[in-house]
Amino acid sequence: MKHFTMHFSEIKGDCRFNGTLATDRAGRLYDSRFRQAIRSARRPLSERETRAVEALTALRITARLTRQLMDRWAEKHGLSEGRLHVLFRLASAPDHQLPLGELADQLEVTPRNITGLIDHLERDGLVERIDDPADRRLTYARLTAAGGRRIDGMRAQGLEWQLKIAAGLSTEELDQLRHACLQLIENMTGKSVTEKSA
Amino acid sequence: MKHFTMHFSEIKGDCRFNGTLATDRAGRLYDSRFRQAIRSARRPLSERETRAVEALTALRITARLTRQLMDRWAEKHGLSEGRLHVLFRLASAPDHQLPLGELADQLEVTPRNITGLIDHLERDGLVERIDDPADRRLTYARLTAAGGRRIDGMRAQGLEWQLKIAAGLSTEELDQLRHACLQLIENMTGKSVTEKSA
DNA sequence: GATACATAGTGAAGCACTTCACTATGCACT
DNA sequence: AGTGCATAGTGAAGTGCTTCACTATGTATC
Repeated sequence: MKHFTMHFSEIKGDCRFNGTLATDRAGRLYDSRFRQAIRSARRPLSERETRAVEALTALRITARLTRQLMDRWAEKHGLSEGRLHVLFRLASAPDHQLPLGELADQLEVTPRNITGLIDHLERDGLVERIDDPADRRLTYARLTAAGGRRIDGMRAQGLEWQLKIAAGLSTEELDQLRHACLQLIENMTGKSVTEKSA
Repeated sequence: MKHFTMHFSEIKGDCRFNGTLATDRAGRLYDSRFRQAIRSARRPLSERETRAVEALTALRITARLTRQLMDRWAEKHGLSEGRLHVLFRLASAPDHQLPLGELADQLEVTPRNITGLIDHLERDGLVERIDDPADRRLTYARLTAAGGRRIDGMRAQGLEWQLKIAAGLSTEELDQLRHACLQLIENMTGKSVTEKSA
């Protein structure tokens, strides 16, 4: 059993943040060092610009940290980020399997690359290739029992950690965060709302 | 002049998002496909868990997209992510220079690595090495005029893009986003507030 | 059956970064 | 002067990923 207990504190160890946290009058956190730097810049920013830059900078730092965290986490479980994504994708696919091409497409990875990822995962016994008898051009990648166990353990642990990371935020604040992120995604991708009021 | 105008739409081109955006009763965006997947999972999540996971998943996707964006952006300007960070760091340092060791420390990069980054930047004429006559063990990396110009152009463009990406969010929402991100950072790093009410 | 297309796999090269083990120089302290 | 520490640089290997150009197999179309 490879899933020895791993504690969050263990992995957050070398997550560093260079700014200086402070609380503003509204009770919200801000980075006082960064705000100072913005204020003393040659070209001072407008109010709107300041808000946007502060928010997006905080977001970028958060992004970097979560990425580091996930990277180390995957590594501790013998996975790279790409292989982890493959596993997660397969875990949420019907029958835990997908044709390689479709997998590549969903993961936004070149076909050349998916071969290598699956090769590696197959070597590790987490995934197996299955031929499609109906269309013999197709090869499915399917989670093995071991792969399923691995991903289940990681999901449980991931859930636990996410709760710890989200500590201190009300459910209201979490909803706001979700909304803001999705709005940013909408702006970045050009994709827009297709459904309403569910 | 290398800074030919580059449009946001040009680079956001291949930013994809696999989910399905929808608006909930509170007027907030959510990913209906993802919510569906959570609901039909074998082990259903509690309300709190659902909120946390939805928010952090949206955050991760945002993180991935911004990263892609920055990567491509840096590349278009002939930089890697690491070299871009070096340049930004130097730009905000006094006299646009820093000892290599300190630079490595602030960027959380090994000393071995900083050598290569500076080598490359020096080859490109964006940074130069300066010996410290006072302590001849020290070498400073200093932004050249060309480097300064490059980074100034990128800053202007970065500001412009950030405003576009933040479109549709009120300043209130941006402040909430900043707060939430910093709270997450606090939880991930263990660093806590040192100043108050500024 | 010939042709065109789709799917998967291969080999080789390159990039950015990491780690490890090592050298060379210079400061500082005794 | 000698010892120890700090700073920077080097070489070599490895990882994860990307791209390009190519082969092999199988399906579909005419």
